[in-house]
Amino acid sequence: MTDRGELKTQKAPHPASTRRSQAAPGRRQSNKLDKLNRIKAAARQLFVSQGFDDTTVREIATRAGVGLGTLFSYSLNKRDLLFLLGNDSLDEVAEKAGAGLDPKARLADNLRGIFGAHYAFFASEPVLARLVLREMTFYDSGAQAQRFRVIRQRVIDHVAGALALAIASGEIAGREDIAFDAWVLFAIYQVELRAWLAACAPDCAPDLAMGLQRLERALKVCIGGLR
Amino acid sequence: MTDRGELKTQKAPHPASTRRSQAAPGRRQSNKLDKLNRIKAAARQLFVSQGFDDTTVREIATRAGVGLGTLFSYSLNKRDLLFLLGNDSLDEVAEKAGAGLDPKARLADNLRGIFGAHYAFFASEPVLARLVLREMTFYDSGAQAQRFRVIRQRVIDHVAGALALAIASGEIAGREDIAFDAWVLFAIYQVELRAWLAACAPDCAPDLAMGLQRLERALKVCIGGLR
DNA sequence: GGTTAAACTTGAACATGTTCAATAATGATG
DNA sequence: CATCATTATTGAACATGTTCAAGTTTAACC
Repeated sequence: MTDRGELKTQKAPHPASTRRSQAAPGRRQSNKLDKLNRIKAAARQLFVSQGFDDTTVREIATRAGVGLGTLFSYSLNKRDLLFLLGNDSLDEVAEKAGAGLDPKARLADNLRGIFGAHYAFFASEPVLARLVLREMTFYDSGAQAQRFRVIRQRVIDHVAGALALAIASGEIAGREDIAFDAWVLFAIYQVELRAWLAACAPDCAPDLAMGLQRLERALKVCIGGLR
Repeated sequence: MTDRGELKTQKAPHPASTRRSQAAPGRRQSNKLDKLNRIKAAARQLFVSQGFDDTTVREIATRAGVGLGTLFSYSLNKRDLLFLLGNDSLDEVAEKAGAGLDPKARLADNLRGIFGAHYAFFASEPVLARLVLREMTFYDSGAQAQRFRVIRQRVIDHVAGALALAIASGEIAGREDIAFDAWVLFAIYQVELRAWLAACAPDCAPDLAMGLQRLERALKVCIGGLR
């Protein structure tokens, strides 16, 4: 199992002889896109309805209408397939969360905006969310794991942005290392999020308001300090 | 795979007819203990030398000198076997960490004592530590997962103890909910620990001093507050 | 010792993620 | 269109975690 985290095929259309290689959709490309979408849809439905462990790759392949082996030329392995779904959603959420920063808002409200967007997503797709969070926290190989790290860093940058705004508005004092402070706040968010999702049974929807309230309280401990 | 998290056998010696059931070692019990120890030793050696994924349960069984099926009457599954090893160590470490609390020490030093003991353990067995941390953070079923949660709570209680001492000595102001503050500090520890262990290649020993320094800095952000 | 029931052990059988050699589809070139 | 090289698809074969019905060992009781 010397997994080097790469997909085998996936080459650029053609190295030499690029006569009309500009915008020809081509049967090949559109077929591939179609298959990828079918695979994603099938995986999503099955993961959500049966859970990650109880869904077999054979089921996914059948429902997507592709051969078993084909799955593994679209994703490195079963877990990476889950990441693919999760990243698509997280990407959107992170984008939205960052766009909502308001220079006139208070720090706590901007943080609530960033983390709240994520909480809302996790609440709206609790099953998938739990799966993604569980599987993603530790596995670092594969294209999707890499993509996940990039998205996460963007969220941390948004937190740093919120801190910068709070400093600019005079709400908090100038800090030595905003990026580090953002990292600490993000750490609290991560652990709170996990605890929130783990708090209720695997298939019940978590209580968004209650979760956010607890998170806010935890963040305030850090913002206010213990002294 | 309707895993209910229980071992099948494992009954009390004998419900009825307890004539001399007080202190007879009995072939049965000592055999079982012996086997458990052989299994633990085999698993530890193999996990450390080859990693978790690349060690097969068949290898473990062979090296322990038991049948394949026997493994699964000593631990629910492969992962639980890893937890068994990890918990044995973590239990000791948590005990030691809690005993080191010093009423006359400053908060930062008491926290360094608690978390430092853990960092030292993770540094001394980096391979096993990484595995345990990776696998344990999310899996909640099985006897060992339960035991892990108990140990973790004990560590959080120690942090709360350190906070109580700091309040008693006047270092920090009285707080509304010490247990919650402890939880926040522990959250920072958790994320820092993971980042520290992930920072270097899978088989290199992490730098203890550097990790602790970063953790201390993160904790200080929270203790001091951002204002 | 002999009998019996409970507890323990075992590996063949099973389920499922993953690989890979063979096959088919595609599209560039003549 | 015919040919050919490249790329995509496929499922049989493999590897390995887990189960379980059958066999073995233990020890309580006579």
